[in-house]
Amino acid sequence: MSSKNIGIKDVATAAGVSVTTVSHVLNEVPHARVSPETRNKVRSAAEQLGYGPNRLAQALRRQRTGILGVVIEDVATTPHTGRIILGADDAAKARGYNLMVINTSSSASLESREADVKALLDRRVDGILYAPACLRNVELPGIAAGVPAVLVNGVAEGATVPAVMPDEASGARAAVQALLEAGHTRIGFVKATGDAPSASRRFQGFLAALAEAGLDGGAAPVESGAAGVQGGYEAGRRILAPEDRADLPTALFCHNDLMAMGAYRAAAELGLAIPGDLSIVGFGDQDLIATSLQPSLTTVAPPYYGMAAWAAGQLIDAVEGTVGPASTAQAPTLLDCTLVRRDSVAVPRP
Amino acid sequence: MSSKNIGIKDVATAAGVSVTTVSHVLNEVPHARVSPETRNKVRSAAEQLGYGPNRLAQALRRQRTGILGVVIEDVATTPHTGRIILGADDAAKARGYNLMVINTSSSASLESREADVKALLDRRVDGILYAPACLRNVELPGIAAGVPAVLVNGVAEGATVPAVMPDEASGARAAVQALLEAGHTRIGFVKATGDAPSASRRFQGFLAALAEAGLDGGAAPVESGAAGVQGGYEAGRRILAPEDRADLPTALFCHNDLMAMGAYRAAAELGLAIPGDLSIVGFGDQDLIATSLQPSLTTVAPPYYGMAAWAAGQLIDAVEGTVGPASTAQAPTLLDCTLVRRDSVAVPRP
DNA sequence: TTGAAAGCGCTAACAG
DNA sequence: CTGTTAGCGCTTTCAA
Repeated sequence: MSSKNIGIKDVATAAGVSVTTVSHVLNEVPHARVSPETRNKVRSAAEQLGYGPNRLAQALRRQRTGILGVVIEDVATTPHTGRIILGADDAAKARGYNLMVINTSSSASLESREADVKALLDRRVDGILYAPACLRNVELPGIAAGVPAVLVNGVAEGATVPAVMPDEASGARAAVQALLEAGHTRIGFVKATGDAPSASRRFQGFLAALAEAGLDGGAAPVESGAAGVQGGYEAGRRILAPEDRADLPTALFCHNDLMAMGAYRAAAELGLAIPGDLSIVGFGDQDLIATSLQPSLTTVAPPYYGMAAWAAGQLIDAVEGTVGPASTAQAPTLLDCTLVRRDSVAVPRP
Repeated sequence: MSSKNIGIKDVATAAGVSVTTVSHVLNEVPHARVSPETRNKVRSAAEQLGYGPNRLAQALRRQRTGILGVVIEDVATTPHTGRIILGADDAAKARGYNLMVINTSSSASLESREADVKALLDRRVDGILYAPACLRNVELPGIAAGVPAVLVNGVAEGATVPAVMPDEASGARAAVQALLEAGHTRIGFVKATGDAPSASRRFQGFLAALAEAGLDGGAAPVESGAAGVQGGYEAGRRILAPEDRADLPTALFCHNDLMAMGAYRAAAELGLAIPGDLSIVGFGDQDLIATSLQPSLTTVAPPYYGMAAWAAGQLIDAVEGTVGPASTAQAPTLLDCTLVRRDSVAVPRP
């Protein structure tokens, strides 16, 4: 149906006007004064011919492609790439842009990642959205070449590029607050070992929420494990089977959904029903996991969609000059996580 | 580092030759006879200036963009999009192509999906890879406009477009064979309700494998449930708690990983250890699920990566005229599934 | 063996 | 109010 061979020229002759006029009306050029009749003639001619602009030629002429490059590390193994692409695509589409997506390997050499970026640059993308595999400090391939770039879910080494990240501390706080609101006062934390920033940010949020409620965070049961199902199971067992059963927490906040899954198993083995005997909140909103668990898991959802949409918006603003270099904020922008309430939280047993 | 403002012209003056010559050597034009010295001059000049071709201008001139359009239905909620993008990207990159990815909604009107395709067509993509949300009969938006298209993991209504699909029957057969090899003879099937083609194809594979082994498929315990965790649980309970305990199967093949997850729970409740008392094989290889279960789940992996790579290759072949319209095969191409062996299968108790 | 020149389809001065 | 024209950066006849 669309375009194929008819160009602006064909529309022009069909409408009996010049190409200029066609270009003017089709692009709604501000200062071009064209009579309404002519406008209609052009419009209907274009319609009838099924004209679609050749975005390639447009881009060449305007020095702007309307394409955003999206570099995704390990696209196949990162569970949230879909949400990032969707967020970026929605934001892009809304402003007439499209996405050129390219995979890159987080483990590959910097040169190889540089080549991936170069491919995008040769295509003259208007901006680049870089999505690291995990929230970490990225050694960013030289995006020098004058196109704006934004980092989604990570920070750049040396903060050379604006970045968006989830506000994990506030997300963790929201999770704990939900537990507090349900009436829990003895809340345990299943922590991830290692010094990943995420681990401590979520823990800080946990402590902050407790402190705000006038509870002693220092007394809360906290155990660590590897950031997976097994680690969650082990940490969960340690918390749930203490020397003194009276100390048993009535709720657990887990570093991530996988660890929450492990905690479920620990609880099951110890004869604790969820949420009857024990409420659990996770972090990450890996839907497959969260909705498959029984009961389904209440968890904190990082704003992948929102971060990507924000990033795409920033890029477009920068391209279109809507905003100056002020956007090159030094500190990463933090976006709120949202608590997804499912069935793993209930009021504690009296 | 890359390109920016230097064009072929700059390289030409720097090398003291004409643009024609530069174009000839940089593109390694077959019939162009250029002296080796000139070649070197050009090459080094290009290198020094950090020249990169403007793919836009190239495309306009050559009438070929080197871009493959990838339309993905519900990109955010389809667990395998990552693998599809990776497969297509690897295949594309290998031949100098890139991917323009656009999300579309499987539930939206045909017009809205048509608009998404049109955006790609306006960009003059060389081919379109369409990936439906699930393996179903797709009402494909008119891709008439002369660009080749391939359907990945679905079939087109009226078979207007070549398609690739997983060979589910053979995948199911491989799963059951693994169970047979381990020594199982009483194998149950956890089926998905509904008349989805997948459900019956996997069931057919199950029966075929049994028949090949000389076993009576008709006598095998088969129960159905909704294609999720709960359905798997319910069907699992029915199979595992029969009137006559002697009939208990020693292994279960499940329609998908989610149902397998439900079967795990059913087994646990009935005091059956996996894989000691009961072996289980799933289908789908949703890594988050399969690797998170305890024990990790042996499952059949559909060739998402391979299908996308195959599709991209087909498109490029078609574009480059390597292949005639012969590729417009009527029957969908079937690609083998692979069995991913993990820890949920063992030899049966004697 | 190399170069001049004509476009690919479109936009944006600049004239009328 | 509308039309002429010169490119955007590159490829590709055709001539030298």
